[in-house]
Amino acid sequence: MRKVLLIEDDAALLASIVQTLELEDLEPVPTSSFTQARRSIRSNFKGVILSDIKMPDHSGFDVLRFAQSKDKDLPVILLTGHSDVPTAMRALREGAYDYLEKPCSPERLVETLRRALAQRELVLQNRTIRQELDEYKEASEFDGSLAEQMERHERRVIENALAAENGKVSKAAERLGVPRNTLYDRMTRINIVASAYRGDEGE
Amino acid sequence: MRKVLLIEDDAALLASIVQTLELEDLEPVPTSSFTQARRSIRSNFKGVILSDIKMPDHSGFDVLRFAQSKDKDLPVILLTGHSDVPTAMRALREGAYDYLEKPCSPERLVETLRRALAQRELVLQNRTIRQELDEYKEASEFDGSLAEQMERHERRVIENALAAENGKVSKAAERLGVPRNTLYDRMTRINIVASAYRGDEGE
DNA sequence: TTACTTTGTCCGAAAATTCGGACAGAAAGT
DNA sequence: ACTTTCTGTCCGAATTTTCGGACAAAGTAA
Repeated sequence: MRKVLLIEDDAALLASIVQTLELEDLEPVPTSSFTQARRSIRSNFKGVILSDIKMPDHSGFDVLRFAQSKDKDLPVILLTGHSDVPTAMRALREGAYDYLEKPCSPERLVETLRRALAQRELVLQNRTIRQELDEYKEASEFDGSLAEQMERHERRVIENALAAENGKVSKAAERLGVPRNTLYDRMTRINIVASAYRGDEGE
Repeated sequence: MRKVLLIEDDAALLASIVQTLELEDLEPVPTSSFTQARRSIRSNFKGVILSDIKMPDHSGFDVLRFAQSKDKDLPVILLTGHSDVPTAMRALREGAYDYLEKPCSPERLVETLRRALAQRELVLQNRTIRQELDEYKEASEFDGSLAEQMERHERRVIENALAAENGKVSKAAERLGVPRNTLYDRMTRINIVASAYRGDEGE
């Protein structure tokens, strides 16, 4: 989680920022316009955006809006002109993560980016965990008759064992502490075919 | 997630900050010393800490260290003297979330606090979700023989139904689509007593 | 009290499951 | 080609599970 998508039309400044970030072990992704940056901005971008506000063809607010449309929780940090408080306030109101006044010390820049990156990391972690949790929840529904619930679970257990043994029924039976024949019986009963779990061992 | 634990020995400044925060719909918890604040600082504190650095009896760094010992991810924002860059840098190195130079605009103050609070909220959410996930994972281990795994699941399903019906076996049996006698059989077999699920209905 | 429901337990016949053994065919090893 | 191992399927006897019925005891409502 170290990527920083840079959008800055002033080539000299851009280069300087790139250098600063590299020295700080961050991963700058330099671009010189919104158009150019656009394709990098997507929902699960593993980093944050640092954009100048005043640029020839597009404004930093365009970047901000676009980023938010792709991912509500993608931090955008805007570079404002010196002591342009109203613009800075507006940026925050519109959802920017933070702003930096343009002649900006490398320290402040990096500090701010690190905070944004930490925030981003948390957001992405959060999403991942939530997703995983949903999967678990779905897998353990308490619906239907006892028989149905037991069958669902039996299927999962057997499939799990089968998968772990690459579809070898005998091995799976051993692992499950059950005679091979019994496992075949059960599999037939709930319609599991062992071959479906074979063949893609190291894949 | 709006609490801000304030630690500031200058009563006038403290009052001013309190007022600023209240106007911004935050919840200041004003204290005038580390000693006084100490008992509020605990692991799942639902907010962040804003502390002056230079105070008569304790330093802001003491607060920082103490907070980190209680909760590694509890944001601490330190108020430094004007343009005391070395101290500010040190604060960040030691794990402060951010710093503010002492004559500080209410806007900057609130912006910074909001970011810290957002961060805090994410951290706490993250913990909650992780915990929940662990519970689910634990509940669906794929260990042991088929019989053991099935029995574990059967126990969970039955207990679940029983709990849902406040320990009424007949109702639970109906819900599980199984004759009452059968359910009794199973319960006896895996040693479940219905009465354990009764009595604490609305509790 | 009386009438009605629910609980927990026991029976026993019917039904389902287990599991060793056997076998043909496929796959792998020598 | 020969041997060994594994798969998938079928038997059938032994075992386990199901489930309706019955019953005493406890609980509830009128």
